Amino acid sequence: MKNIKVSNNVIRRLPRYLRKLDELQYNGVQRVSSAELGSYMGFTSSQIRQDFSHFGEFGQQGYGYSVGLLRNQIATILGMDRNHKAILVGTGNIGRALMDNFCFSEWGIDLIAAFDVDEDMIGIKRNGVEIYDAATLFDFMAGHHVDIAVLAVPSDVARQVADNLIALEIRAIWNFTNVDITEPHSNVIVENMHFSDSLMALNYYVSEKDDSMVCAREVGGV
Amino acid sequence: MKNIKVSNNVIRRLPRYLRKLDELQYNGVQRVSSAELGSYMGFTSSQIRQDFSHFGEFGQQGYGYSVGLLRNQIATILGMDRNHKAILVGTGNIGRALMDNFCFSEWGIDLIAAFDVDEDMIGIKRNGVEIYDAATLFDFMAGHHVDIAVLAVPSDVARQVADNLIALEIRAIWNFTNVDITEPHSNVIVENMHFSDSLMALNYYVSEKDDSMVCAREVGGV
DNA sequence: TAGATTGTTAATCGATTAACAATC
DNA sequence: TAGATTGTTAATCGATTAACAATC
Repeated sequence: MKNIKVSNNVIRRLPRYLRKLDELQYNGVQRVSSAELGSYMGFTSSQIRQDFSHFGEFGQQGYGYSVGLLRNQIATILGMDRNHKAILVGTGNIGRALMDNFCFSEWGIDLIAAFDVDEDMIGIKRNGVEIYDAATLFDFMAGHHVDIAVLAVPSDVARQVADNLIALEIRAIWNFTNVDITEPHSNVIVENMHFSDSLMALNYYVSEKDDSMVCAREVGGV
Repeated sequence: MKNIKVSNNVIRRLPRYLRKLDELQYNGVQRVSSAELGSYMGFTSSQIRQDFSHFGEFGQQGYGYSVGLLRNQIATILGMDRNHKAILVGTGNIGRALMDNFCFSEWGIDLIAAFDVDEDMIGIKRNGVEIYDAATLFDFMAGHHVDIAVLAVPSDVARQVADNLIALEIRAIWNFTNVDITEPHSNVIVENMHFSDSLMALNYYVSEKDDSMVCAREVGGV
């Protein structure tokens, strides 16, 4: 495996390749060429070969790629077989939605505990994961190896909870709050799920289309 | 406002500018230079000036940008004052989390209705939004102008529900399912909230750090 | 006015695409 | 073998950064 710092763009495409390859495998497809995969996904075949070549040689000249093999290679690159340990911090609506519906194990992640300050939640087990008192977070992290904290607390306490997690040397934060928790002085990995950013980008494109439709009308179009 | 097709990268930065400017305004900051804003956000001042210049001239030489004015300009660019109408399709955990906790109106979006097939949900009003029988979706869309569908149904029906929405000429889909619903033959705008893609990207970076730590140990580091 | 900072043009950097020898 | 398709190098394209005249 080469290692000359793979660009973020490439990394973001890997889960999409994985999803498409899973689908192909599910449909019984055995082999795929970069040209075929590209046409399915809207990429050029060049880009696909370039992307994969960052990590090794997974194909075979004249044949293409074995769907199953390639799928597994990408899963490995994404660390799905490493069983990183995650905890959920905050069991409000979004936290519960994740506990109940998001299959962490399907993605090779162990959700080993959840934490909340709400007395009514503490002690409950949801989907096999126990909810502990947030006050015991310090002890828990001292006694367990935790890689990832899923941050799903209310916005007003998000920064403080994030600071605590960073102080406890969490390795990564999957941030579901709409607060920016970038910490320049720590080397924690932060991955944001900013719902509002996504909605606003969508809204921009809808607005753009509003305008182009007005234009079309103005010049006598549909 | 210039209009030579602004790149997606620029559009994705706009909500982040908005968030930072809101924060500055909240803290009573009146003016900001591109250099200051850049240092806050980890961008170069050049990039910030380039980004804004796609949409107009919002600054003043020798002074910088008025925080409030710039914030409002960006909000306008993002279409926050257009009150686009949205409906929620699927009121499972994630749908309910959105209804209860995500303030659509704060982002200039009107959530006007929700739909589900579950008899137990139909007729209930959550946070001021009524849940209707999914069977009435066709009639509803005929009688109301709807811009955006928030898709939060189970994965196994996602594609079919998406197809129905597209057939009903929905303009945009905010997709919370982990299914790809890209429709090459329609010009619906699709914005994906693929939780698993985000988690896998995070997991890649955590895995990368695993390896660099092993390396460090191997060469006698920490 | 002098200093500061914009908006924009030019230079650089990086990512995508094209081309092709290697080879299955 | 001949045809197909990879992995990689070179060419192109686009995005970021630097530089600077314009001007508040």
